Amino acid sequence: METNTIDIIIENLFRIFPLLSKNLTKSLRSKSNINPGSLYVMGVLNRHEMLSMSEIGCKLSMPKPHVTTHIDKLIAENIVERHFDPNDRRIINIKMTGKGKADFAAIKLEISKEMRERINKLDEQKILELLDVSTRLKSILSEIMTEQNTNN
Amino acid sequence: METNTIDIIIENLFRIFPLLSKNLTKSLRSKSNINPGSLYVMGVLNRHEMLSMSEIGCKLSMPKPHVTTHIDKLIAENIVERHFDPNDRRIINIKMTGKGKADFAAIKLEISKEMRERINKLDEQKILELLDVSTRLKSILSEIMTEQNTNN
DNA sequence: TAATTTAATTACAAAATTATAACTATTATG
DNA sequence: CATAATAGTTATAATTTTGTAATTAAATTA
Repeated sequence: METNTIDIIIENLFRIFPLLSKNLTKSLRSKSNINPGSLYVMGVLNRHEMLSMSEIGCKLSMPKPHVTTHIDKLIAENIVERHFDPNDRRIINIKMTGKGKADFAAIKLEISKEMRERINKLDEQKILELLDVSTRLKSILSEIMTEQNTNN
Repeated sequence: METNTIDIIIENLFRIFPLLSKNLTKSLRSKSNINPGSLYVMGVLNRHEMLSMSEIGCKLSMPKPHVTTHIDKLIAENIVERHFDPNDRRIINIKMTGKGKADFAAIKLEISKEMRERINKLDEQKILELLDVSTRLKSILSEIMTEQNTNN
């Protein structure tokens, strides 16, 4: 594969990132009392049912002390809860509560509001194209990024 | 257009964002002495040749005082320079220096290193698919997000 | 020309992110 | 069993991001 192709891909990803960031992160600040970092933790827990503290840190490339900080806040708001592991008492597993799942869905809806409106203005063909390319990009990026990184 | 389609698109974008963030933002910290905010300013200036302080703020949804802060830092490192506008002496235009452009290219190369390696492991067909979908997603998102937001 | 608007800066404070070091408790290893 | 490794917490500090208020200088407008 010639280098040029990958250069263009990287260039595209560098452009896509701020375009998403602008819309998804900014509105979060104003429309929710939760901070971005804790929302990322919610996101990964919403997708995984149950994760240990270390696993959360791995998935988000976040050192363990930060995970503790975020989980403390989320527990205070009854968004997640701790579950002790009977097989290994060092491990603390985290699960979202029903309230947490509902809160997460509501926050996502709220912060995606402006973007939904913008998408809605596109013609139907463009929307279907957007569905297609976003699905496939998500799929490929997920595949690439799955490898675990050993940090903490 | 049924709501469901847009829901899936939003869901995809919500997944793509952290996958990019993880790779593009994290490595920046370790591999450069420049902070993410200032790099975004560099990015927009790299794309636009010349912008006033207000225009930078608009494009990045960043209040003007913050733009000043970032530009001060970038000037201190000889990455950008101020140009006074002969037609309106209130306006200060910013341009990247040669060094700034070179630095930006180097930083991009450095922080995309891991992602390049990951992409390189894909087979040729997947890489071409990635080229295609990233190009088209970039194009659609650019189209959607172009509207100016009046802040500051 | 006086009043208002616009562009940018200065100054300050709060919140969030990031980076570490030191520590406790538990499990695994030699 | 003693030692090392693992999981998580506590504590502290530096950096960065974010949010505003007040100010200066120049251009607009009424």
